[in-house]
Amino acid sequence: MYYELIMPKQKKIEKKKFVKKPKSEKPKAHAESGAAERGKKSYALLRGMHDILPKEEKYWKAAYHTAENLAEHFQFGRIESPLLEEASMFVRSIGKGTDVVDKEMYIFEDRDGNKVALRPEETASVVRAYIMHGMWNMVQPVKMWYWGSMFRYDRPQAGRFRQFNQVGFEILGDADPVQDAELILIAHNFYKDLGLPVEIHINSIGVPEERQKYKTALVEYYRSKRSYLCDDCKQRLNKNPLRLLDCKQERCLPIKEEAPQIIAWLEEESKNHFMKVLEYLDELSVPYVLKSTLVRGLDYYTRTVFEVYPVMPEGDESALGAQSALGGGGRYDLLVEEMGGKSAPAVGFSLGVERSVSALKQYLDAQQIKFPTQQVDVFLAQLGDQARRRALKTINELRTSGVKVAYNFSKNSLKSQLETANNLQVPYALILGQKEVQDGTIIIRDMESGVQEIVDQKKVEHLLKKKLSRFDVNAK
RNA sequence: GUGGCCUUGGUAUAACGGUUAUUACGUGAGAUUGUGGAUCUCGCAACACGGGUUCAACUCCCGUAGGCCACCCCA
Repeated sequence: MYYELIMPKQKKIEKKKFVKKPKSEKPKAHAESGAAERGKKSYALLRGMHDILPKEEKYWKAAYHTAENLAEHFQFGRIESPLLEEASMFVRSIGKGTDVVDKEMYIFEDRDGNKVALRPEETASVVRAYIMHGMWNMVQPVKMWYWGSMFRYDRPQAGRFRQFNQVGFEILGDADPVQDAELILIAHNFYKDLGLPVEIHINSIGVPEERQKYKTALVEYYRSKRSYLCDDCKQRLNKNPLRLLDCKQERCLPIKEEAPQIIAWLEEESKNHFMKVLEYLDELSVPYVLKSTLVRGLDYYTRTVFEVYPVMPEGDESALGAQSALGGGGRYDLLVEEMGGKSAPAVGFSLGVERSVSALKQYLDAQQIKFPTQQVDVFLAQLGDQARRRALKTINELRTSGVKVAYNFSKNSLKSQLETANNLQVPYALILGQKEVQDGTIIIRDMESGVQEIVDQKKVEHLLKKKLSRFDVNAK
């Protein structure tokens, strides 16, 4: 009998004999089914990598179009920079000692032994391009936007990947606070247009001299409370004092509240700049929240810094968990010079696309709003060989005239084809069978009412468009 | 980089140290071979990988990989 083969003893012997025991040893009804049985390795993704599947497309498309649209309205030109650049460029721009550089960069040697890195962010590249292509000779400011993948060798978590996408806007060559405000407006509009309510957190971290003085004061203050601090904060006190401000430990909270605020250390000029930014935002009715504890992780920021957070409905925790910031940015007046260019002020921001999409989905779910799906205009069902040949032609003709046609040539019965049409929720179906091919006609079926009419194939295109346009108007 | 939880068809799940691993969604075929949304029938499809304990492991133990969560940090 068959199962005798798997009697214990037998199995044990086989196991010892073959170190790599084939899985199919267990008699299975369909031994040829899984990848392992087929003797092929199946692959898993590298840690922190993810596919963005077709079902996500509508959100991604919407996000991209929204950004593109804003870029057009505010006259930003799209820049696409390489994914791979000299590693030292990022070290210089983002700063040694920052986590992004010290522990999160994908850095390796290419075949010539050059140290290269996958970009962890794109601002550095934009600045590099600005310098390299002599853009200071253009009319200032130069406004650029980008959309693309960034890489950080970080421990993955909800809302955090090793390869992720950012959309960013940068304005180079203008120090006016109105530019800061314009950018914040764009960030705000991006979410407004997408349909996700957000909150802008804003602060000013001054220029390096001011920041240095503030740091000293902050350290002095925290030193006096050292024994009450959490372990992390004790570390931060020496390593990165500004980060003391975003400690979430309960024991540090009261200390944090009493801590000196950076605003008080700003000189006249920085203070004015900040006030102006806020005034413009008021003028533009962009709501914002002042956060005296907001500092950012990259070294190059000066003065204005801001972050964007989703506003979820009451009682709904953000699905992004602790990674709730959708994006952020700020002014970086010294970076161009730091990177070897002629000194030029600049301001910019970047938003996480994955985080934005996931927050948007969560928000829509909570509000029970359905995101519009890509609509197909009509489904073409065919019956028989001749009809199928004719159908291909018809599909192409309709496509040329701008009608979106769905079809399924791998299904032959009219029944299952109409079923597919139904699932796609198309308003109309075209039916093309042997008889119709012969007569030079085609059936138009109204999927809602089930009413059908037989029309001349030559008139289909015109008739269909007429029906569809009426449908469009009705929908609005 | 540190710590905790986790891994069963494409998705969501059930169960058990021992015959053929449950169910739903999905998907395919069909229920008078030219008409969808309902119902029914029959298919498809999984124990992450490797090692150990055991007569016997999907189940217990260890390792690896991956996921999730928190910290760190950030988009």
